[in-house]
Amino acid sequence: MPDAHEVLFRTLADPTRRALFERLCREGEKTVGALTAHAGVSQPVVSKHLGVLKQAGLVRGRHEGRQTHYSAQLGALAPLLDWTSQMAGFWESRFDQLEDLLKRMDQ
Amino acid sequence: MPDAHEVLFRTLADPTRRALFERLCREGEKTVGALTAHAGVSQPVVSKHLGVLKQAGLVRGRHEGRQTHYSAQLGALAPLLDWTSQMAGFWESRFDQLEDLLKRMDQ
DNA sequence: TTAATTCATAGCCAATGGGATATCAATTCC
DNA sequence: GGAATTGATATCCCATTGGCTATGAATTAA
Repeated sequence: MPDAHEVLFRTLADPTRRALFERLCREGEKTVGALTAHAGVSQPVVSKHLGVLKQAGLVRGRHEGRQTHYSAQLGALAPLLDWTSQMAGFWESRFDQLEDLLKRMDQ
Repeated sequence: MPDAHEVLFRTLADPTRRALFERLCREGEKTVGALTAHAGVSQPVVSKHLGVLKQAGLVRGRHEGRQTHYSAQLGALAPLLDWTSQMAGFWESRFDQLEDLLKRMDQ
C-alpha cells in the first residue's frame, strides 16, 4: 500500500490529469461534459482520469440527475506541502542557503 | 517542451527516485556507491535515476577522482511550492467570492 | 603495466499506463 | 414507451519506462 506522497505524486504526474485538477481549482465545480470539452481527450479518458483523481482524494463527484459534478478537494494537497517543506527543512538544517529558495519564491 | 511543474512531478513520481532524493536531502552529499548500497536496485539503475534527477535540476554531481558525489538542490523545489500554493490560492479566492455573494444576499 | 575499483552507457525485456473505440446503465425529453 | 443525452466501464493498442546484465571509460592501487 503506497503512502500519501506516492499516490499524490503519481496522480499529479500526468499532464492531462493535472490540467483537469487545475481547472477544477481555478473554475470550481464542473461536469464531465464541461471538462471534456476543453480537455483535448475523449470523454472516457476524462472519466478515467477523474476516477484516479478521486482515488487520490483530490476531487469528489456529486451526482445530480444523469450528470456528475466534480470539484477539487484542496485538503488532499496537504501531504504534498508537508513533504516539500520537510525536504526543505532537512536541507536548511544541513546548510544555510534557504535564502535562495525564498528569493525564487518571492518572484 | 514540458514546463517546470511537468518535469518535477514526473521526476518525483517514481518511488525509487524520490527515495534517492530524500536521502540526499536528509543526509547530504553521497557517492553513487553509497546510494546504491541502500537503494534496493542495481548501480546502473541508480545512475540512471540520478541522471533524471540531474536533468530536473534536483541534484548536482561533483566529480572527485573516480567517484561522483551527488547532492540535493533545494531551489529546484520552488516551482512545486509555487504550484501548490497557487492551487490553494485559486480555491481561497473562490471561497472569498462565495463569501462576498453571501454578504450581498444578506443585505 | 596490469589489476581493481567506480561510475556511466548501451541494449534488452516486461509491466505500466494513457489513449482510442465500443458499449452499457441511468436519466431526461418527446 | 422510445429516443436522446450523460457518464462509466470494457477491451485493445502502443509508447514509455523502470528494471536487469554486459560493457566501456576513467581513475587508483599493486
